Amino acid sequence: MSEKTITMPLAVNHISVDCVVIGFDGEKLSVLLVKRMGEEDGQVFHDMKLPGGLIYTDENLDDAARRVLRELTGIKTIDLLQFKAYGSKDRTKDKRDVHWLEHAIQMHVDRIVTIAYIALVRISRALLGTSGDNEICWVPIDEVRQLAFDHNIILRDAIEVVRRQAQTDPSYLFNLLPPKFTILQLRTLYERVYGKRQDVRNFQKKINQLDYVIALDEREQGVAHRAARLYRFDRKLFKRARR
Amino acid sequence: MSEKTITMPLAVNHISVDCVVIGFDGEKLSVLLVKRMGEEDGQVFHDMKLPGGLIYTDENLDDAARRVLRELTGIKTIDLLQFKAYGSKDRTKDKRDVHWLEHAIQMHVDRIVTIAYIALVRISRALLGTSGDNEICWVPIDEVRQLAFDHNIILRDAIEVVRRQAQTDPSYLFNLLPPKFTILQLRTLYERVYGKRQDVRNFQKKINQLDYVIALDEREQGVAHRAARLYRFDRKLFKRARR
DNA sequence: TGGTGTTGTTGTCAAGTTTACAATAACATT
DNA sequence: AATGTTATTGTAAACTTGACAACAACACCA
Repeated sequence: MSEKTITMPLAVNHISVDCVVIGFDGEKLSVLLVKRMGEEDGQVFHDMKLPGGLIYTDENLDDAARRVLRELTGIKTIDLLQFKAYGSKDRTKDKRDVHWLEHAIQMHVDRIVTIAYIALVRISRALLGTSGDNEICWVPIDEVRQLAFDHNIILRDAIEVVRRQAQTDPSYLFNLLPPKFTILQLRTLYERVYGKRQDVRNFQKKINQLDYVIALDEREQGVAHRAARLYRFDRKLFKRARR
Repeated sequence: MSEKTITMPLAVNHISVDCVVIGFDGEKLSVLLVKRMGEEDGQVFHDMKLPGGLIYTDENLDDAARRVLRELTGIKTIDLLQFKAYGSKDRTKDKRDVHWLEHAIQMHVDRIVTIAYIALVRISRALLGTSGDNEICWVPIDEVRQLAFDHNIILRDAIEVVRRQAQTDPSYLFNLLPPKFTILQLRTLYERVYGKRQDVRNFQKKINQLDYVIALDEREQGVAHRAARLYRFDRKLFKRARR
């Protein structure tokens, strides 16, 4: 019942998911990209794309995004935020994209509608390496060049959504930090996301009055100056405080 | 090139758009629904669904949503907000929905992924009547009963998105009001959207200091008490003030 | 060991924003 | 002219935001 043989004229639309995986190294925001190699007019070309893939027959959208990420990075439990569907005909106006895709999935493609997801991850968790034929790597978001399909647009939209989401959900950005972090790391993260300087004293004050950001009795190790105190984010306290 | 004859085992996924059209009558928020009539096990049944339809082969998602609305209501220029894609397998767990759909589109259906849109309209603009076989009508949002597919979930999510959108874009809710409106109408709208009382004096003060909400030299007509002043929303001034 | 360099940590005040609260004005109806 | 109903307006306290600079800690080096 879930498969059927059909014979009819039909636009060949496909449904895929693409994941904008954002990481933070204490200094810059980066995005996880897949290196793509293709051939067009006898020329080999290399470029990059967002990790993504077609959904399976029996798979929910969210599950497909989760699977794509797991296959690429090994990351299992992750907060995925579905933020937009892209279905413009223009998506496949670059022949290289269409040919690459048809080669990859062995089917004719007229259009592909993709559902885009955001995942914020601790940068250490994303296990790099090759997945199938494709190498993946972190690229600082302001060093991203031309991507396949409309992935530059998707990335731009995603960053805007992260900004908005961080405003309505103060816990969101903690997904980018390690379990123990300094106020400087947190402050730098805010500055990168909002694109403007945060006053040192006011920022510290603001964090100190959040009871779900807990000061630890530990300090940074191995720095050539006064070591900063470490903090942790307590998700249970956060959820309780939301009520 | 945009059509091709294929013969292969294939899950029959379709892509549709559904529109959550919200209106406000000065008192309550309502949503535009389509009456659906179907037959199952020899029994005729009536229920309601969100307006929606399959996308055409050469049609962008946004254009499809716009077309569906125009066909149903006659509304042409409208701000459509795409807010979520729904693709769970559970969407088609009710056999009545599947059979109704297969009868409507004359194709087998395994799953249907739908892209959901929100439109806020002035309630007077939505031209009611029948569209094809289907009658459409406004239903107050807290009187909505069981809808087809997962449309109750889509509606719930949409209202949440309207709330969030109104917070980040102060011009958003003016789409629901007539060109001339009273402060009471505006205040009632805020109370319905946010679900809590707004203080009369503070609300008036807040509105008075928005230079894009302009007091007119006109008053309400035909009320059996002191007539309230009319205001209008100036979109150009709003856009200028945003900078 | 004392000095230097680098980053961490902390408080106060002014300005602006939000909240709470009630008396009077306008006007149609009787 | 009295009544009923809704419209309109101000002030003070609480709270939040933003600007601003001195001292503390500690590794490193001379």
